Amino acid sequence: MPTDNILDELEWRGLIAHSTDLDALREAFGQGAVRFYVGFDPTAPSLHMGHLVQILTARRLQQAGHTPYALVGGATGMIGDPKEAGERSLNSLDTVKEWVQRVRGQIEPFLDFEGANAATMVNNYDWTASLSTIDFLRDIGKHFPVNRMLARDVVRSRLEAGISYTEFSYVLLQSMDYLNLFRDHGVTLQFGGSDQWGNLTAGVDLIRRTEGARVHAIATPLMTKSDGTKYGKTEGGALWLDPSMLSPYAFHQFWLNVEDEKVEELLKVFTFLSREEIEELAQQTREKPFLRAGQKALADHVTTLVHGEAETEAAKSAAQALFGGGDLAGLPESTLGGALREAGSVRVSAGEVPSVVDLLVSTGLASSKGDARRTVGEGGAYLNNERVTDPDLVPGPDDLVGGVWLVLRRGKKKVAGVEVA
RNA sequence: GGCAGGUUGCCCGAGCGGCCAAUGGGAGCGGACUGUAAAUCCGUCGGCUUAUGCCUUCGAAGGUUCGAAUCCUUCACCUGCCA
Repeated sequence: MPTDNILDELEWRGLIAHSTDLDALREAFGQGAVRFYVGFDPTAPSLHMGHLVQILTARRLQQAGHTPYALVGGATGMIGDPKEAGERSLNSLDTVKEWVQRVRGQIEPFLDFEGANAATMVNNYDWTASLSTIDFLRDIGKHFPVNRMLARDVVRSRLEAGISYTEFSYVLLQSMDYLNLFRDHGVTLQFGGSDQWGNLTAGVDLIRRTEGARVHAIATPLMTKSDGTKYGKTEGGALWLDPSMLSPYAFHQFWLNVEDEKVEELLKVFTFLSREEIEELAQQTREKPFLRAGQKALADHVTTLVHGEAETEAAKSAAQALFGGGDLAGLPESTLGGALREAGSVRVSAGEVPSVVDLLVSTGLASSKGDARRTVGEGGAYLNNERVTDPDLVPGPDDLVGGVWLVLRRGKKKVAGVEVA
């Protein structure tokens, strides 16, 4: 049963940055199940935080009774959506195919593939690969005035530095996807990130021109920090969803460290907590910010969504062990070892324990020996929660916590373990 | 096409023959203060066996010089002005 106010729900959650006619869409939602699609290009082996917004939005819509088509861009991934930074380098067909599989695997757990409004996975490679150039230029290309394409922001920003015909044509492919899904599956809504807005409206226009039909598009906002910079960066790079590219512990830590100001906004976008629960947490954050109830709820919910409950528990107990402020020696080996393995650890043999500086480098806490020495000089290096002052200090047997572990920390937040075996 | 100017470290931007690994600001990193928040203040900010030492860096390649980011030549790209 479609709930009649899913659009209001999306608006309340701050998920609508741009849209075509909202009233028309609200009406469509009210009349029954709407078939909608959202696309993901395989440009990396894993999706990241930005994609998660789309995945969760798709799930919200499905839960409200609408029917998802999740598109993986086996074709568009071969071409590359133009971005301001410059021309992309092309990936091989094999690489793209492999990434398609991985991306599919990351989307599937979030959608329901059974029941009345079962989700469908589609790949635009299926209807693009065999398309003839003549047909493409006549049936699709004819509807795209170049003067309009040139006026698009991304394209304009690239005219100076240069843009290949390949990337320039990207929008045609994405628009064709929408047209195909409209024709073959009755899809009437596409959404995507706000950086996709131009591509979304291009599809809407194409369908209007070729089919005379009015279809819908909405764009979700770009997540930014309060200083306006982009969200979703960790020391290691993007906030990947793949646990082999970003550990669940690091993922959990990211959300736990979110600014107070952004907690409410992120809870709305990234959790399925109810309006009441979110308002309650937002109020707690305002009144008792030091409890960080909002951050904790956010971290737990998102990590559970992406990595499951067991990983969330592991990340939480690791954080508790490492940041709980308790005596490290008092922790059971299983807790401490687990925590350090979550946080990242290296192994050295008992006879060859290197100096603190070398350990900082080999655990990745410092980027070079110079950086490591600097850190020690600044008082930012800790061994077993005690500040290290001598960069050449070599930990001895007495320093081993539980006989096995050295707990190395840089600054307040970055911890790594050294397993001495 | 002609004339003038520019290309510096993650980014912006000084330097204009030795005192330059290169002023300053931003980002980053660390410390203090806090709450694994924000703001603020302080420090730090190419690499190496930490060294009055070496290596790599000032668009690219050559050259002049005891010595160049700084001068000359060629090339590439960018920006103004004139056609």
